[in-house]
Amino acid sequence: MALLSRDFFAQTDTLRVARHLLGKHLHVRELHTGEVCTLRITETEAYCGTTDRACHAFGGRRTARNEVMYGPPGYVYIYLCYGIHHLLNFVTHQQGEPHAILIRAGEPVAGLQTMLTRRSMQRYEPRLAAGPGSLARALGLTVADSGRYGCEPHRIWVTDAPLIDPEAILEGPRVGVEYAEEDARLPWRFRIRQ
DNA sequence: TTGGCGATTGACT
DNA sequence: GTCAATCGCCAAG
Repeated sequence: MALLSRDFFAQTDTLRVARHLLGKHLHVRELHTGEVCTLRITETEAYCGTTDRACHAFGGRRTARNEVMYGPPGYVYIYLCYGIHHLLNFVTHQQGEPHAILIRAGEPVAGLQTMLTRRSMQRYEPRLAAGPGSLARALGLTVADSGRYGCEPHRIWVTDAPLIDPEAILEGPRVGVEYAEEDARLPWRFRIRQ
């Protein structure tokens, strides 16, 4: 299927992009070996710019860490959470509008053995890439990859797949953002119904 | 320069 | 169900 272009991520309705990313294939190449691991995206969350209290760019906050969110769409923003977990996001909307989509979960499509090794697992279990920290670990991604372009088949990219039927998409509040007050309740988390 | 804390996970009761 | 791990970030001093 076709590579998702910058135009896909440049759409200004980040909630729509977050829904449309469900079912797409996320690929990460190990640059030393050339091996590609692929996950089918099953869960996403939208973070919508300077007015979203749960977003790292709330209130226009702009630091070295989140600078990539202010850049053009289609780039990846990866940051370290709780000192342990690396979390993968794709930057959306236009340059200067710091929106992003957190990739929270996926199912293996290719490169299973390598992902199992990275997760210290003997055989496939759903927890392989369920949760954003686990997903990044399975794919071998760290903050060293933050700022990479995510629309060319080099290190990180996404390919198209048929749209998921809206009836099969569950919406709910975002996870772990209780501090965001009223914005914590916004149904900006999207999952494929099992 | 410092201290509180987080878009989480896994181990344990 | 509870809770510790673990460290870079960043607002405040």
